[in-house]
Amino acid sequence: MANERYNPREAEARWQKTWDEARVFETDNDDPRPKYYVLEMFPYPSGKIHIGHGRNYVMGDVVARYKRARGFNVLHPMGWDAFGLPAENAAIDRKVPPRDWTYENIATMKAQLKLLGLSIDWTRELATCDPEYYSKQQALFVDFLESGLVERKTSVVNWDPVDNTVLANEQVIDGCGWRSGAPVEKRELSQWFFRITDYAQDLLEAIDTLDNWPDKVRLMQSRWIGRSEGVRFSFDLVDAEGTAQADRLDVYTTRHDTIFGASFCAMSPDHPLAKRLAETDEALAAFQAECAALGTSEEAIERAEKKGYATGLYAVHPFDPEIRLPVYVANFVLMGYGEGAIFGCPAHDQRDLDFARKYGLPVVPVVAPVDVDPAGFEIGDEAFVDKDGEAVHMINSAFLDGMSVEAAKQDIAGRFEAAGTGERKVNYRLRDWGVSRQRYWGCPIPVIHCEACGIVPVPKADLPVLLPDDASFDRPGNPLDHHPTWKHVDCPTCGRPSRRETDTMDTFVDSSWYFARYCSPRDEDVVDRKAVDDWLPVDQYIGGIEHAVLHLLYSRFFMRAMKKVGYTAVEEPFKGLFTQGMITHETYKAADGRWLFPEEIERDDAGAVVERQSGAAVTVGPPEKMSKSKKNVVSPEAIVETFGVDAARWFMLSDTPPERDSEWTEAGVEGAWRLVQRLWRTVHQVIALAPPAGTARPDAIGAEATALRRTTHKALAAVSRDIEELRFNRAIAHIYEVVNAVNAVLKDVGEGPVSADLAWALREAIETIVVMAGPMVPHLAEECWQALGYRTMLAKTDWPVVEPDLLVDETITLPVQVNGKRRDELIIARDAATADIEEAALSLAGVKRALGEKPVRKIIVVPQRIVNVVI
RNA sequence: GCCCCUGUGGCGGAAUUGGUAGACGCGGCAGACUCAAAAUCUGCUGCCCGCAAGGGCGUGCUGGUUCGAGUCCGGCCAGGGGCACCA
Repeated sequence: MANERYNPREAEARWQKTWDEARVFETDNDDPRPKYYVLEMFPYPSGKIHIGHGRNYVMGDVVARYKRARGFNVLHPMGWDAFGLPAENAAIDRKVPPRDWTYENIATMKAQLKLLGLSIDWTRELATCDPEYYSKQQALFVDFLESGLVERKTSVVNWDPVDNTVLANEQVIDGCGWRSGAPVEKRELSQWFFRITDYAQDLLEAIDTLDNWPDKVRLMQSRWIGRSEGVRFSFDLVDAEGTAQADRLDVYTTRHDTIFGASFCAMSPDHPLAKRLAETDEALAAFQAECAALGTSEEAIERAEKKGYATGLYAVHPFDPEIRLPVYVANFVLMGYGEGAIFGCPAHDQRDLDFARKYGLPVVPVVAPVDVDPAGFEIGDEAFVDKDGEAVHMINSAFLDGMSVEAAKQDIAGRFEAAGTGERKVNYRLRDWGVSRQRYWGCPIPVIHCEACGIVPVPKADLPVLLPDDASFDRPGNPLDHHPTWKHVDCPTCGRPSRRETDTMDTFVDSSWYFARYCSPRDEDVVDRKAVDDWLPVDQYIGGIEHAVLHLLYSRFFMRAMKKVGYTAVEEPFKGLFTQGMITHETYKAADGRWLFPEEIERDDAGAVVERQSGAAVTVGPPEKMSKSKKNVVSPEAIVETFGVDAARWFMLSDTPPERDSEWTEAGVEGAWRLVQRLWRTVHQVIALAPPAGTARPDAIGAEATALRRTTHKALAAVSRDIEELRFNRAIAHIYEVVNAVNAVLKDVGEGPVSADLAWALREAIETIVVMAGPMVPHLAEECWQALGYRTMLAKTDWPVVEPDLLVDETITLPVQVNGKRRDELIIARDAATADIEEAALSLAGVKRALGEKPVRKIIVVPQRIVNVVI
């Protein structure tokens, strides 16, 4: 028996079946035990998964299995983020309907995920493209619309010319579409928006409560929301002759203290006033066209030359009517932020300085270091931006001179408010979330446009608005818009022929509330209020850092919106967040530029990497994120076939801290495979010596047995803490320590007889190892558990209890330093008196040698830590 | 440009948060078993000097605080990430 090898292929399939049949992972909402909700970000069904996709599911699974053993009612569901553009592209390329393509992929990926042995409640599975799901989403949309959380507005939007759709700000990365990578263009369109900005302050403040989130993500969200405190005020305008104009110019600034340093005003090319002026000014119209063409492309931002067009208008300085500031239309002013217009203070803003230098405008410093003569303070190529504290003060600023920047701001803001020409204002960088997408494979927006009634939400009784099955993908644009009949409906209010909204929702809407739907996945309503209130927030959410401001911010908004319309009392969806690193793999490239799969290469006799088939040399690239395009992927099927999934799981969890990227190597899986076999062997060696399962603890336990028990219980405490903190690499190291200790005892014992107490301690140790390894290598652990004589499932077994007495040693080893350098060590009772420790330390050979003839000046004894002799 | 994070053996990484640096794993070397190989087991494995006992050096560089610094503080260097005309 002991020499038999563990056969994962047979055992893994058998245990997966056993768990399924016993329905051990199905979760009951009415279970009275405390709840624990663990969730990994659900996958997009893109085709096949590779082993790199498995890491976060395995991590979540370890937590789920551990929490179950700790007595929690654990919810661990899975579903599919199933709407999205790739399905449409497949329809175009391969003439497969998006639905068929998506469901085939779901079937494939589900089978692959099942190979991983995840403890998932599959009865709660959902797919966002299922009418069962998106009908509820449409109901939510209608609720949001009726309570003012959704609005339709015309604005300049990001247009992806490749995907032919609008993108939200969060989906534009470096001026390019997040999916297509194409430079984004500006277009003015009428779109549906979620009013996320209504919650800007709340979303910002509540970040402080998310103390189980990575600081990095919290910081990214804060900065994305981008609160700034400033002043909005308006300038009177005059023409070149000084004639007053009907228009005024509203601006926003956070540096109102620098108002006396203003030398121009500038407005965005998209500013309403600029547009109106352009109607009678061809040169301005041409300038605007030039700015629009530049767009937000990467190249444009990099060149970033400040350009402006003088409108011929002048702004009257609010505190000195003699000062007239030329008004420009400038390419660097954004319509979407503040008022779409600014005043420029070149001395204290780099952009304004660049602009002023180009157009020969005055540069007057109004803030200067207190220890510098104001008369001699000049600005060179760099704006002077210091503003904090007492080291700088106001100059050249009439009544502000000598004040701190902060005092000057207060003074100016007060004067504006007193005069009624301006007010203090908080601005946010966050924009409303545009959700209209001109695509087919998404959730239809349940709205009807009626010429008489305007915008009419589809009545809930008429939901869902189903996607047509017979859309065609043979020409560019939105297939729903092209469909011969789908969009023609009668107005639900007046009955007149009307037009159905043909835009679908951004797929990020789908993923903004799926975690709430899992709580009552078959409910007739959007959610079951009690179920969401009980289960949410998700206790531990696991996913990639790439969603730091996308999905994770949208979901936070969604919970607040759902609360507003009465579906839940919960505001924050995710109590704990963990962002795991990616699995990487070397890349292999043949001389002709073809990428090669890892199984297509081998090492020749000289150790060089060559193509298996031809023996031709291969260029080995550094480890990169596994991706189909570079072929540096490993399939779960192949790994399961050779090593079993437990070895793969163990390897994924070992060595590298979970938040870091981890390199997949053949050698690494082999190492994990050896551990699997070693554990199996050790279990059988112990069984041969140990008493049967459930044998009572002997009355007398000797020194050797106690030492083993200490190792066991210390590891148990450490592993428990490590799993709670998701530090799986350390948990594994601690498991190895007990395995090594057991093997050391076994070696010691050899063939000879074992005392009853030691045999009992060996069984305790090996059982503890099996239970601790259970969440990581669940199939092997079940198999070992049976071998150890248990007839219950490990998946239903409680976590062992630590005996606190065994965590503290009676005698300890104190390092003894002389002048901070370790010279010897002292083995002494844990609670020895300081005087005894000092005496014993000074008599140590290593200490004496280091002391020589020199007198001892001081001895520092840190109880249970260290002794330092100072000479 | 601004902000954040990370730098520890040949490699992945530990270090009770100021107290024996290198746990645990991989790799390597030597040995046992074997006709042989695989598998497995045992020992060694930061660098330098030394037969040894022992000593010196060592956590990116550099200064500081401390009896004591991988850990705290200042300055610098390198790598990674985020934001990028947000007024």
